Amino acid sequence: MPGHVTTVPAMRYRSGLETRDKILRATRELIADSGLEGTTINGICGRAGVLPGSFYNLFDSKEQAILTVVREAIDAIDPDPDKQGTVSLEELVQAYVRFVSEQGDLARVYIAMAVSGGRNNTELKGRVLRHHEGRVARFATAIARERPDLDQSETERRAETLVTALNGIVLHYVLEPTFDVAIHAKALLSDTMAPA
Amino acid sequence: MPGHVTTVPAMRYRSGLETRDKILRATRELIADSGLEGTTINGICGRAGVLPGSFYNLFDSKEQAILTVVREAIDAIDPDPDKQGTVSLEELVQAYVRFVSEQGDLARVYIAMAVSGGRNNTELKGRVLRHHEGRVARFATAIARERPDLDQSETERRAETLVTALNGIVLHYVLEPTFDVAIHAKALLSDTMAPA
DNA sequence: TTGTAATTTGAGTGAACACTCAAGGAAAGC
DNA sequence: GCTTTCCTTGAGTGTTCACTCAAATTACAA
Repeated sequence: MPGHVTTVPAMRYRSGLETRDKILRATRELIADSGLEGTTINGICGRAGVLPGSFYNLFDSKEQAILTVVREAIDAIDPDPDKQGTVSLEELVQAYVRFVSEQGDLARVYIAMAVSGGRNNTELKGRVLRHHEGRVARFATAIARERPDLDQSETERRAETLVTALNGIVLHYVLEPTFDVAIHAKALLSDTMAPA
Repeated sequence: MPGHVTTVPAMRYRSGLETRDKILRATRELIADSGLEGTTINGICGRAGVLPGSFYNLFDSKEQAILTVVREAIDAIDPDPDKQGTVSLEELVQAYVRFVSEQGDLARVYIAMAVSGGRNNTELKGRVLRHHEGRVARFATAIARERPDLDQSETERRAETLVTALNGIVLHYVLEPTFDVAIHAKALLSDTMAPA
C-alpha cells in the first residue's frame, strides 16, 4: 500500500513549502506539454530548479506528485461544489469553458489523465471514473430541473452525451489551441436542451 | 531525415513477411492497452515471440513500426475513400461506430494518437492534423448535401462539432468498454441535422 | 547562541530503454 | 548442391529512468 503512510518530513520550514510549490508547478507544466508518461523526475527537477534528493525529501514518489496535480485539475473543473443542486446547465458548461481557457495547463492535465486514464495505475483509474460519474450526475440534475418533461433515462443519456462530447471538444483544443471551444460548447448545450 | 531511405532488406522470404505481421499485430495490441509511450521494443518483441535483432532486421526504428500501425488506424476509419462525395452523414457516423466496435484495437490506437498527437513528433502531429481536416471536410460535404439551407460557415461549424464530439464519445468508450457508443453517436447525429 | 530538525547537495544504484552487430542457420534461384 | 541473400540469434552498447543516501547546510525555537 504505497502512499498510505507518508515517509516525508513534516515540512515545517518555509523553504520546504516553497520548494514544494515549485515542484508542483513544474509537474503541472510538464504534464501539460509532455503528457503523463513524458513527465520525468529529471524534467520536473530541472524545470523547478531543484535536485532529485530535494524532490524525494518532499514526495514519496513521482506518482505522488502527479496525483497531487491531477487532483488539482479535477477540483478546478467544477464550480461551487457546495451548491450541488442549484447550478444551471449553462453555468456548468460555461464553467468548463472558462476552466479550459483560463487554466490551460490544468485542462491539458485533465485530458492527459482522462486519456491515459491510469492504464496500469488503478488508483488513478478509479479516481478518473468516479469523477466522471459525479460529473454526469451533476449535469443530469441540472437537465432534470430545466426539462422535467424528460424521463430519467433520457435525462441521463443527454447528460452523458454532453459530458463526453465536451471532452472531445477540449481534446481537440489541446491539439489545436486556435480551436474555439466556446462556440462548439454552446452548440452542444443548445442541442442538449432541444425539445425532441 | 530518418525514415527517408530504408536500410532494411527487401523481405523476399515468406518467414520475413510472417514476422513482420506478428510484429505489427503485437505493436497494435500493445499501443491499444499500454498507450503510445508505454509501447517498448521489449514489449513488442516479447508479445510477438521475436528477438530485438529480428525486429531491427525488418524495421528501421520503433517509431517506424508505430507509424505503420497508426496509418492502419487512420485508413480503417473512413468508408469508401474513393466515393468522396456520395456518402451520407449517417453512413459516415455509422462507419465510425462500426470501426470502434469491430476493431477495438485500432480504435484505441486512433485515440492514443489523437491524444498524444505527436507531442514531440512532428511527423505524427502533421499526420493527425491533416487527417482531422480531411475528416471535417468530408463531414461538411455530407451535411451540405443534406442541408443546403445552411450557410457554409454554419455547415463547417456543425461538422467540426460533430467530429470532435464523436471523438469524445469514443475517448470515453476506450476508458469504459461498456459505454454504448452507438446510442450517443446517434444522438449527436440527429442534433447535427436539427433545423435551428 | 546553541541545539535540533528540516532541507539541500550531488554522486551513485540497478533496471529498463532503444538500438547494434558478428556469427550461424534457412530459404530461394541456379 | 552451390551460392547468395535473407533471416534469426543473443550478447552487448550507451543512455535515461526512478530512486537512494551520507554528508553538508540552513532555518527555526529556546
